[in-house]
Amino acid sequence: MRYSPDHKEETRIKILGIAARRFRKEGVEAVGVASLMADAGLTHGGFYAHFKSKDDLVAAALNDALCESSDRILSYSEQAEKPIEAYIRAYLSPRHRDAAENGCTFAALAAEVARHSDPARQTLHRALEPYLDRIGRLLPTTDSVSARRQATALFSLLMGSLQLARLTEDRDLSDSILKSGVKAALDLVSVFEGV
Amino acid sequence: MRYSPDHKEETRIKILGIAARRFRKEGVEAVGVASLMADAGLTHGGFYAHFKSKDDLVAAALNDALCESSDRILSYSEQAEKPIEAYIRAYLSPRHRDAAENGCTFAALAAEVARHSDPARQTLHRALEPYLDRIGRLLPTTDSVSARRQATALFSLLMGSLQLARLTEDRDLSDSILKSGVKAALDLVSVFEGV
DNA sequence: TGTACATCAGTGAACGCGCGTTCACTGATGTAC
DNA sequence: TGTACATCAGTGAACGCGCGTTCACTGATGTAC
Repeated sequence: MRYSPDHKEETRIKILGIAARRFRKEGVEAVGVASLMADAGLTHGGFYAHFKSKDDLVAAALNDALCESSDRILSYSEQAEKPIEAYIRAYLSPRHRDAAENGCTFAALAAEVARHSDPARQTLHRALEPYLDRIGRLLPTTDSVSARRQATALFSLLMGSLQLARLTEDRDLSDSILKSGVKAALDLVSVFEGV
Repeated sequence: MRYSPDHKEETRIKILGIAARRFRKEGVEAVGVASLMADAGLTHGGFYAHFKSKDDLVAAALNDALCESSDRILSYSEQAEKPIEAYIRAYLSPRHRDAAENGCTFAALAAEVARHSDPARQTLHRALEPYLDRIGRLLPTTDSVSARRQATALFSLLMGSLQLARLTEDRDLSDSILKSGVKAALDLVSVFEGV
């Protein structure tokens, strides 16, 4: 079988995309190389033509997941009328709670990944500061040090709320956790605004 | 070898204690039955005299972990002059960040456990409401519905901050994440107080 | 134009390993006579 | 008091299984002559 010139690169991107989604949905440890390749319509042996090891894939896939999800949710919010409110409501929406595979990588994997000193952990923690700064720019605060501090706390609140909402099996209770999170997040932003 | 009448129960408690610590430190999936038994000075075969399965142990150990850690951190705070502030500062202390094995089970395992529909998930999510209510009672709020809502958001903020602090490899940055969390948590409590 | 060869993404059997689980066994002690 | 037997927490070999990883191979296509 001969393929188009960029066929191999396309396959790599396909594997990365599938991994980025499944790692967030099922956890990194729970997703095996063979099952990932089967999802891509391939056999497991070919994996090592694309990645040095599973660890290598994990780091690359998390990077993909981070870029894609933060870009989508943040660039959507940046165009809204009240950017920070739009971000808060999008982050703590039932939609985000129910679609971890496309959602925030920190909420899905921070705790698991923090336990290792992998390239994966490096990838995640290196992405954190730029992400927080981008949230900070949605805030009314002009001082960038304060903005960073506020963004950190705000994001912690959002991430924690999302995780608790995902833990709860009772749908109504889960929804109310999201609502509590939105309310408190907006309160927090008001405090930041000095209102 | 003949043992004292409650020897078996003591062994069970020993295994539970070790599991409760190691699951929080290393994650549930990462800790195997054989390694756990070795830690208890036993061989893996004896495990099934104490627990029906690993899942059975996980549920029991998480219950143990939840009771022990929430009791310790909350009852310490309840005796303090400003209970809610004491709780916030204890939760977001470098000590708590660095000792996940004795720390908050939700922060350590909520994301991993939420992915399964195990007894483990049941155990964790059933413990959530009583825990939040107990935090709520540290708040100045008298209305119990509001107290629950506020406690939920406050705890989300604390849990999220702790996880981000654990993710960060740079100690100074990690400390500053904890500080941002404390400040925002206290701000949030002020809002709750209507100050 | 026709044949021989090179390319190389993907295949699938095989590797050693650790997992959760089972089970026949051990051996120190208590009890029965 | 001495012997035979019951108890039962713990042992460790063995089970099937899936993991990450390796590697000789396939086979459709492009290139050289």
